[in-house]
Amino acid sequence: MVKLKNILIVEDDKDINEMLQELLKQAGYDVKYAYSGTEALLIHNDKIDLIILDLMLPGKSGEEIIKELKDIKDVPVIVTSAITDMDTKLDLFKLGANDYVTKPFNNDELLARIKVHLKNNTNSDSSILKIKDILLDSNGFKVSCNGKDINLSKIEFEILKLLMQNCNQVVTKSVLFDKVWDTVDSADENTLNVHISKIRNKLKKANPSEEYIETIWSIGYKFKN
Amino acid sequence: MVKLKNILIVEDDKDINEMLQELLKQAGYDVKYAYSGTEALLIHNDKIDLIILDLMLPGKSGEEIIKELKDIKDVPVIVTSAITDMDTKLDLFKLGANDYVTKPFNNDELLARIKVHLKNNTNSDSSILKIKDILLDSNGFKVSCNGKDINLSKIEFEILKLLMQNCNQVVTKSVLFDKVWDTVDSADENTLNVHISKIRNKLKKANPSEEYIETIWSIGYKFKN
DNA sequence: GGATTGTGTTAAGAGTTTTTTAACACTTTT
DNA sequence: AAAAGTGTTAAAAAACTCTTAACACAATCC
Repeated sequence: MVKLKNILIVEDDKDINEMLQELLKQAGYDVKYAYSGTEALLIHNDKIDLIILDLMLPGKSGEEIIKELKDIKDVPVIVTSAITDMDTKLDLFKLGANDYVTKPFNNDELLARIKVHLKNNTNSDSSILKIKDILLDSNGFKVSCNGKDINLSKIEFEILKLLMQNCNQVVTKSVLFDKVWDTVDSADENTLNVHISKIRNKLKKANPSEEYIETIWSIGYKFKN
Repeated sequence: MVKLKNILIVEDDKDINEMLQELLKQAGYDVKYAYSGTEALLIHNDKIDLIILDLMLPGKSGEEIIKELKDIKDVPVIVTSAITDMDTKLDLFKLGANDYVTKPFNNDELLARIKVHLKNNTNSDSSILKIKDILLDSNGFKVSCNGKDINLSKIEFEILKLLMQNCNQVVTKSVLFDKVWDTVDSADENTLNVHISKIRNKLKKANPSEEYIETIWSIGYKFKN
């Protein structure tokens, strides 16, 4: 089975967004789409190989969005815009844009440019989870919160990963025991409490104003978003 | 010592060619130049990292030249041209052009685009890794730290290379065992510790004031930058 | 050939970090 | 208010790592 490349379209104009969806599907890509930058940031958790980003977005500016997108994961970004101003263009390149296509653009040229940037991107898709201000990199075993790196032990890391993977869902204690502890005789109930406590402490140290892990009485824990 | 990136300028207009030479030298690149496609084919060798190709060349057509250049070595090619015709543009992309900039172009935009395409290419070719004050030459099996040559055994070399290739990311012990030891029955856990210890010693001897390899408990090691 | 040098592995003890346990205070539910 | 569950802390226990030293083996050099 061939894995299709995933392209995320970020475009507020409904007609253009739908046109692009159609164009890229025809060209054999898996397409995701968003109508705003904030929406895009949510979707970007998934496996995205390239982003087509329109500049004229309601809410956040294109500059902010490209910065945050690149922070999460370094995927190629092709900016499309009606703005021909050179300073804008150069700013975006500086922030990490990989290409800049002026609207109205030729569809085939866009496809050609997409191809170029997909080809160059050899990045093995590192599975990075991002919820709130927490970044968890499963491959690199790295966690940061509020921009600060935090050090988690292996068990703490596994617990947080599980909770984040099931964000907004309750992860039962038995699931946690099963997946975190390999041994048959699972650990004491209290052991889990201690680990949760330590994780909360470390997160609180990085960002005191936010609560991440919610206790679901007698059932388990939930990562709040 | 930092190795400069080599850019080959192919442009028949003397003024533009010289202007580009100056621009790119200023930007910190090593510059080679040709006034025709055939001349470019002679110059093009292993050391060229990117080509700026003008379309309006005497003799061979741009299409032919890009094909032959890419045959020699697949380096990124940025086409510059006064031609705005879309079919020409698409043809060139099809033949392997990585970007197409219409003349007259903005110098800073060209530099930005050069940066994009050089960045994408870094993974594959360069056999020399440089992080902090360590230079590791995969071809020559040579390592220097703080200006001093240091002698690593083959296994030590492979370990350090892996860590440097995945700089700032944790390299798990299982990855190390897989990639450093070919045999099915991988070495003892402790064997790895001993090798790491020896590498750390040799690096410390060359530069006592720096820490390079970080231990990630129960997971693996990480080269810190 | 025999000595020398260098490499790779194993073993052992010291050292470090993580995990668990236990105790007690606290919170929620009934 | 009692019962059940949770949070936090400190200390013991377990797991893991680091270093040193010893040994086997291979390559190199008189």
